[in-house]
Amino acid sequence: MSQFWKPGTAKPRLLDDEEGGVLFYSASPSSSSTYGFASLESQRHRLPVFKYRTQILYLVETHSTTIIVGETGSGKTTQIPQYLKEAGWADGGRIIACTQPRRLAVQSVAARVAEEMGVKLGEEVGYTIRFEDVTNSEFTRIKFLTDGVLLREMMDDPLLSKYSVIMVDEAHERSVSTDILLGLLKKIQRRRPELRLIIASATIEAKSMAEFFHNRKRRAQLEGEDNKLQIEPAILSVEGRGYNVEMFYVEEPVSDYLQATVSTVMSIHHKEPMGDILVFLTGQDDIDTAVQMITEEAQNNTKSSFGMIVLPLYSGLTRSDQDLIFSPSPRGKRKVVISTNIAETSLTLEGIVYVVDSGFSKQRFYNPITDIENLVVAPISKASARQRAGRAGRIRPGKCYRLYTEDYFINKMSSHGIPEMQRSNLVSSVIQLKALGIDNILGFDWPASPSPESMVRGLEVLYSLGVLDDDAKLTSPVGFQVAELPLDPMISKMIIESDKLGCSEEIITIAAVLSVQSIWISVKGQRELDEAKLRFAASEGDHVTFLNVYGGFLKSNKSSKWCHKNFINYHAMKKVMEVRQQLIRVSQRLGLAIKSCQNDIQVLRKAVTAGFFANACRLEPYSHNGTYKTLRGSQEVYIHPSSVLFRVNPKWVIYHSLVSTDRQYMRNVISIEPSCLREAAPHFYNQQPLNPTHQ
DNA sequence: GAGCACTGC
Repeated sequence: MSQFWKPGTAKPRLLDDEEGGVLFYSASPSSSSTYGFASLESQRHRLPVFKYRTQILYLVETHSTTIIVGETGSGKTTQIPQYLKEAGWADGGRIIACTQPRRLAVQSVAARVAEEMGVKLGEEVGYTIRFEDVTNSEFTRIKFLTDGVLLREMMDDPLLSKYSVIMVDEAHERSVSTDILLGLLKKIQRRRPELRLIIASATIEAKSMAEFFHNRKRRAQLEGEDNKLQIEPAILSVEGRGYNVEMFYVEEPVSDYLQATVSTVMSIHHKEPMGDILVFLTGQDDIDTAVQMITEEAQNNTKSSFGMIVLPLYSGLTRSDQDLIFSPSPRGKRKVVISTNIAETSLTLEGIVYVVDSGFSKQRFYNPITDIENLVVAPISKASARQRAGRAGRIRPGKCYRLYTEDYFINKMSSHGIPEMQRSNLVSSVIQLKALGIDNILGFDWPASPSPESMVRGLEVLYSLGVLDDDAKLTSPVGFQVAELPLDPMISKMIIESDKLGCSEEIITIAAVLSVQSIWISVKGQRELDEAKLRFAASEGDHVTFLNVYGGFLKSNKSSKWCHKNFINYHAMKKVMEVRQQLIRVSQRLGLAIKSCQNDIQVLRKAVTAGFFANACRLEPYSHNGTYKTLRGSQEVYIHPSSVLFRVNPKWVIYHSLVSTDRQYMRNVISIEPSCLREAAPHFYNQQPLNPTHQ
């Protein structure tokens, strides 16, 4: 126990003290520009909520960009759009747009605003997310949408001309869509000086956001024309209604964070008053282990007068398991939720008073040289740590126990994480920008520029798919069609090719299944799942197996019982149906015919190959353990044991994606004929020997 | 015979 924090000896800290170089803004209609940055020592200027309305309206009136830093519970998300509408920004048919990075947030914020305004959702106030458009083109004045949907809208209306104000919420999360959107909005401002931007961000990112939108060249030019509009972004901070969270740190670094988690939870349980505990760990494995360890400890140890309910939380859980998390704790019981990052932003739990933060999460990293994405356990950022701690202060003052030292937090932890843009494969982003007429991808003004290698790799992949031509322009019609389909470009290419081969009906089903996480239910006893899979298994591989599952699902009349019996995730299948319908709609709009090949496997293989030829692999000659080599990079890879082709090991395969652990595993695999490769991508494979006995 | 942080169009 001694290596961990000791309540009572470790120093408590208030949540507010964490930020260095906090900013303030103090403006009034009479004083024109009196804002700047304050150091930690100087007095903080925060606006109480009641003064908020006039200030925000003043700033939006006088500045082309306003950065707003609102604490949790400040009401910025729901209030600002209403203020803007009252002030006339939605007059004359103009619309106020507000983006969120998540669908659920869009829905709930829109519903709250409609309620506060006393109007029916879908009329004056509406929202748009994928598969769901609850707006009225004539009457909607305030529109909530995901940032991805706004990006899609730009393909038809690049200047977003119907919007007078665009508010980008949760900008500090720096999702790929948010970053692309911010870059494009900065460009739009140049063409539309009257457009107002409001960027809502966490304190820690506000300064860099302001710097990004501060465009000196443009300032000189515009201030000459109209000296009323300030180009330098204003920053406004507003108080929230969250409760203080007291911080505790370990005195010595922790060597085993699972063990530390268990003793911390037990110690809170014995010494602290009632209130639920939320623990942040990295993944399913750690979480299941921790749940087991704590449950065992709790059984051996009855010191406390009340009991504990220990629950895991990660996205792979079924709906009914997740429901347990949200039901209130029974009287006299303390709930302990052991969670992945899902509880950091995506889900909000009520009743949490104590947070235990391991300081780690799983993060995606992309290597443009090998073109492989890896999932790695890595230290979190201060911004994340602060978000995690904030989860303890929602209902009353809370406590946060950090399983790292205070010195580590202050001096070693990075202030914000690496933006997703710099950790991902860029194929989808590059084609999106190309479709919006951004020709110079390498010169694009990104909020955080990805590495040139990643951008070049993205361009290469698109070129090899025939989506970009020699001048790196979108080809017609294939390039434009691929850009229109809301999918990974390799899947889109497969669909477009399927039209020519007359198998689009089947390929669109496969595309829909590939774009949901997994259609199988993950269960502990794997044998039953394997047996269930055998009922659908096709000797050609997983893609054809998906067709069999989908066919069975339709035959059962889309029955949830049938899914349950066959270890198939009913909610995933419902999503497959939705995606499928959308893909059919878009395909028809693009002039593709929806035709069935009556399960002619040979043409299905050709279509898959047309999109995924770059993922072709050959079984090593004389291999006894199923070693494959990728044709492109001679990477050593193996068929994942979850594939129906596991241990079948056909000579030639194409995979959909790679999972990297100690080995590289191919997930979702189909067997092919090598002649298909040269046929599908002569430019790609002409120079390479396809015969294993050659060389 | 092994493993899937989390979003989104």
